[in-house]
Amino acid sequence: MFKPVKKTKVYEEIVTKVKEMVDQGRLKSGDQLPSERELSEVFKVSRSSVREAVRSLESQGLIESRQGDGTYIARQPIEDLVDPLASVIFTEKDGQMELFEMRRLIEPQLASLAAERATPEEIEELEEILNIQEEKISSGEMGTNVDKAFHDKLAVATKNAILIRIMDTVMDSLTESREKSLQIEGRPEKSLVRHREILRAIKSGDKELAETLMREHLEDIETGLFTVKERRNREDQARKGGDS
Amino acid sequence: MFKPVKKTKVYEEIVTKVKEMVDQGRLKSGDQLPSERELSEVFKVSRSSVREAVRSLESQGLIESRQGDGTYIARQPIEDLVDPLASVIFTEKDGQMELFEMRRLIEPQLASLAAERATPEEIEELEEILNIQEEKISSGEMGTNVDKAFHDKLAVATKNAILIRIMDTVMDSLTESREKSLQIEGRPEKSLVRHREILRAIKSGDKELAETLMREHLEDIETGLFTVKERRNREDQARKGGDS
DNA sequence: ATGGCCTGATGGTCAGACCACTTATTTAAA
DNA sequence: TTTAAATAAGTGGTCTGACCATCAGGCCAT
Repeated sequence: MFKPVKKTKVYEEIVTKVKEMVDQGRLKSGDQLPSERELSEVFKVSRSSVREAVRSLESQGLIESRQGDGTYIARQPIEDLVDPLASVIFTEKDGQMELFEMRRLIEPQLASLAAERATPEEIEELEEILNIQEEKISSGEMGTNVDKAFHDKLAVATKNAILIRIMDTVMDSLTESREKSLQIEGRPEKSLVRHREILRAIKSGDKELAETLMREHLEDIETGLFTVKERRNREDQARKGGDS
Repeated sequence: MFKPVKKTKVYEEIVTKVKEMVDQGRLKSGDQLPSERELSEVFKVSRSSVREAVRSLESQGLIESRQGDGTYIARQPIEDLVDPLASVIFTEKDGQMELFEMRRLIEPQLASLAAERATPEEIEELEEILNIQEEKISSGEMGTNVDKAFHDKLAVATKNAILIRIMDTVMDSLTESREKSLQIEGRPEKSLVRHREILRAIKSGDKELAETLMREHLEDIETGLFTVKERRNREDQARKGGDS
């Protein structure tokens, strides 16, 4: 049986269009959608169809209707924590440094938690990731994505959804910095060695060691990234104007 | 004015009723539902409302509509995997616990940073906040808002916009838990004492001490919040299903 | 049996109307 | 001037009744 023909239902098309708008960023979290009447006019469909689309999106948790008020793009709980970050990062110069500082705060603790909670399966996955990293390096690549994968997987091992989400965003936002860092002579190899050490500590359940190693690892990276001068400047500025 | 509170929307009622029927076994997997016209007659509602209910159930994957044929209960109602995670997390107790865990990770480090960077003005503000807290407690209040103010101000002292933002959101999300915690006999006083100690450490620039004191402070709070049993349960669950 | 063609029931869509609620503005009262 | 009540406009929520598109099943001529 060939199954050609499109039997796209009208309300499904609307659902798709709204989702696209959200993906494209034309509609952000918390934004108000046009009224049902407007939408029915714009899309040249009946209000009933618009409503069915709304019901569908609503039960998918993407939007939220309030009688007498309007329909809004739902605010994803975790997004509330993460989105503000993204905006800060791209608008401000200090963003990268602040982000990295945050990473320095969180990630050693995160490694510690991972040492406590990682399952054998997860440890296996981590080892696999490091093997891939080794291959990449051998073939001359830097393996930035693999680097991200390792740190992300570490977050997953904590079983804390919030930490996972935050680390994912932070690592995304730091892609530039990571590339910059890994371009330094000998860094990719050094990075792999560090990862191996950390994983060994996690494997043996040594929380303190995992924490310490991760801290040193991040300090290594940071040293390559920001010069001492940049850091001092930043701290001096901070000391002057400290409120909003 | 008394309000009988009948906010339930018609289509939601229908969704509920259908779900009940499925739960009760009156509708099995694969069964055909009554036609939309029938349902609208039985429930004494318009067909539009029935349709909206159908759309909702459909996008939840519980039913399946085929034009010209009918509407059927979907097979394999495996609903445990996709949605619940992200959406429910923050309302459930697990969410609060994860949030608090994050606080436990970040805030000691944050106190350490504050000890390093807090300006004299900020320390003064912190002292002022604690004085207000003392007044509140003396007059029998718990001072939940003051508690938040202290921790927020600590974040401000780090001069890191991202940390400030995150702490603000986290503390907002944890309002409930904080109130619950401060209702415990003697907690408000104990909390004030801890805050004073922490502030003293910050004032003297003792990073390690500030970090340690904050850690202990949070452990105190947590002990009152979650029972050991709850924590064990969570960790056990996490150990079972650890991927996506 | 096979294929095509009615027929009836079902879901899909539409237009227009009215209700219930929220919000902001205006108006009246203090 | 400040505050509270009344109003108006806009929104989602519901209803009615109609028509279209599709499918399942029965019917009949092949």
